[in-house]
Amino acid sequence: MGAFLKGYSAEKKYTPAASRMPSRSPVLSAASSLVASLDVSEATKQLRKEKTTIVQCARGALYYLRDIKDSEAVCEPLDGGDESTHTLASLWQVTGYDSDEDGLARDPRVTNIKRQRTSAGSSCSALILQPSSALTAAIDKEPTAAERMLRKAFPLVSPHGTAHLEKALRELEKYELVCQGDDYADPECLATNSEALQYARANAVVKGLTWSISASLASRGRGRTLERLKAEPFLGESNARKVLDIVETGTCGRTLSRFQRGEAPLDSSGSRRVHAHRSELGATRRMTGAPAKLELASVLCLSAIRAGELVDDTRDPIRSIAELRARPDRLASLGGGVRLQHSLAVHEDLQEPVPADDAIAMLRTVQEAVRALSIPHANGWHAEFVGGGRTRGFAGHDVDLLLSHAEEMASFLDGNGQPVFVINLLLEELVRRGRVLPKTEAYHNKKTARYRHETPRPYLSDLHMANETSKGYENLHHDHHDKFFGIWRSARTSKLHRIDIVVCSHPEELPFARLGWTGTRTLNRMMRLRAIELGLYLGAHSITARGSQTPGSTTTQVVVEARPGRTPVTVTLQKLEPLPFEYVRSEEAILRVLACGTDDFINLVEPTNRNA
DNA sequence: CGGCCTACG
DNA sequence: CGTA
DNA sequence: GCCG
Repeated sequence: MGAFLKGYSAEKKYTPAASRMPSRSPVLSAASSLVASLDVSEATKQLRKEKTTIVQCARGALYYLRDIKDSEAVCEPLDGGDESTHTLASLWQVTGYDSDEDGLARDPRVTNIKRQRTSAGSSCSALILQPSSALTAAIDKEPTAAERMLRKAFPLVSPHGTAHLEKALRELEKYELVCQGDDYADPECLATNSEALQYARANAVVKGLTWSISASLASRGRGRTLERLKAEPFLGESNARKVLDIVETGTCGRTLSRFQRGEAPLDSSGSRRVHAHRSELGATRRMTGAPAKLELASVLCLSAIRAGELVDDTRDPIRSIAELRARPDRLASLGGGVRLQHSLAVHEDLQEPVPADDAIAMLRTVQEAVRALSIPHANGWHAEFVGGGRTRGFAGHDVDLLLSHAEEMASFLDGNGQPVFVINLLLEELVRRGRVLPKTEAYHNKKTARYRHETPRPYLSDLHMANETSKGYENLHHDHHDKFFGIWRSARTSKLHRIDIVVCSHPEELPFARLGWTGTRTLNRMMRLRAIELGLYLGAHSITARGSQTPGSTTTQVVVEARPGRTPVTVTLQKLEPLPFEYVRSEEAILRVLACGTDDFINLVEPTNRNA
């Protein structure tokens, strides 16, 4: 399917990341002139003695020196990746050392180099002396796992043939989620979903790999490939082994194969994981029957918990959608009413991918309808694709739309001082036209902000900022974006499709709404994890100081600009104070804040690199 | 050894 | 408990 | 299970 987003990209035309990389700045040129080129006789001696030699190219990337032939050096990137050849003059020998990690760690030069922030394609050499300041202190740290992840790109199709592996990891994650009861449903027990989290992260790592696992297996064998995987963020012994099992055998006998047969998976010690890790809470969710649970939970309005109860019912188990359809009594006892009944009836239709023509018609119809409403500056409303439509370039089984306006909020006060929500008027119109199914017939889930006009932008008020409670920040509730989750009927084919509409609540929050609603879910979690590391909250509305970054200090320093050649900018925030929107007017700016003012995460500006 | 994303109805 |  |  083609990229139906063409012509609809809202923010700006994206240039390929590579073309935006800073070309050799004066600083970099000066650095390379300080670098002595590779001493061929010395390097050859090291190679002959089978000593490991590290070299660095003029752009700062580090490599193992593998061979010298035809006056060129064959190099393997330290952080994985395919071998490449470099002219000898372009390389500088960092060190020759025995193949033991301690030796590497003890070499002060290498430690220094490793500390350098190396964004893809641009980097500083180890020889550049950074000015000593609080700013560099914050920057001169070992990158965290989340940080390393966000430097990657996550294309829809990885160039290293990992489709089967990705599918297996996704399947494992889904089985874990459906058996354990879905993490978002249980915010008190996030930790108990560690397995699902592991698989989601492993999948993201695989999608972001810059080297081929199968090629590595062929050329270096299992042991060295395992080490390379373990050097990737979030992959340890356990998950690296599972990844290799899947690549080598097509499956993982301990987990995936057993899940697929409806059996409980085995843990690392070989024992059956009969229950999800909830025994300490008295819960007894079983890890058996995963495929049946997955099938039932895929029905709209049927959660993983309900699916689990149906499948695990000892007296009268329901093990498939077909069985549930044949049991109106059990259906009635679920209490879902007409919406669940409708979802079940049209379930197969709703799983079908939305054709590009229909996705575009949905966007056009929504935008035309909102502009035809009798509301202030109706013509300024804009609809764009978010979700999979934006990261993949084509729709999946649903279409996600974001509505925004450059001046207007998502609601306004009428003559009587009552709030009027754009989404309500829009949906009335779309239902009247027969495009959106009404709540009397089908799933039709609408959420509008309750407080927008009572306490406008509560997160900007002093009162709000003072409202810290024992368990997190209860009143960190933002005026949320109005939302609609429902069913669309195609005017062209009369087929039904899931549609999500989000109305950006305030114009300045648009970049946050775009970033959050574009996803992916895993990438959102990575970005939010990164924000936490910086003492910040990242939500769909703003970046806010958590207020506990440094003990004893009530403020949080945020580096919003640290690119070479620009004046560094650091912002000081009070506890729970949002970062002023003037610093975050685009997704790129948000990503830059998460990268401490650098362009380290610039790969992710392109939405099609966000398929994590 | 504590934390694991965040937000809403 | 449900939705993203 | 992995990370800081």
